[in-house]
Amino acid sequence: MAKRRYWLMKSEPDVYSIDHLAKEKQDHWDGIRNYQARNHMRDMAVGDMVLFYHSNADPPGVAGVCKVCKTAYPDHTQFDKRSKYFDAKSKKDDPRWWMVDVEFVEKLPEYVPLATLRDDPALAEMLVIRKGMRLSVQPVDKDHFKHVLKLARARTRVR
DNA sequence: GCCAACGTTGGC
DNA sequence: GCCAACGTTGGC
Repeated sequence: MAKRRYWLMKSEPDVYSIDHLAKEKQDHWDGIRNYQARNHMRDMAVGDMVLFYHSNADPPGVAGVCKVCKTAYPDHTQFDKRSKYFDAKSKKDDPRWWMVDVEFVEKLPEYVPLATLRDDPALAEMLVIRKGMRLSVQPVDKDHFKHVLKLARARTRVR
């Protein structure tokens, strides 16, 4: 059994937020149209943990946690002409774009803004805080993952 | 294989 | 709304 891995996935809350996922309990993560991001999704295993990041938000930041519950399979929106994610060059017998299913784990007790991540020396190497890092699906070190959760519980911790 | 033009992401 | 940082496309 492979070791559990950790990831961060970005979503615009206006389109799909942690609250949407909380309501749906489980959903597919469609619309990834970047090869590196796709490759990361294909590397995911059931049980891998994912930081749910709100991009293009005010402020942007980590809003929750979800868990991979189905490994990569073809993203159906690439074959749907009416979808904004339609890709005429993708073939049914050789799909270009893939997606995973995730299940809701929690909405963080406290939202962790990007600026907070940036200010934390423990997260200096974390990919998401790098300037110009547009990658929408990215790996996260276990230590970084745990640290973000710690930040999210900082003020609710019993002292 | 290079690289200019163009499109997109996403913070600010 | 601006624009920097990337990724992709396509001519050569």
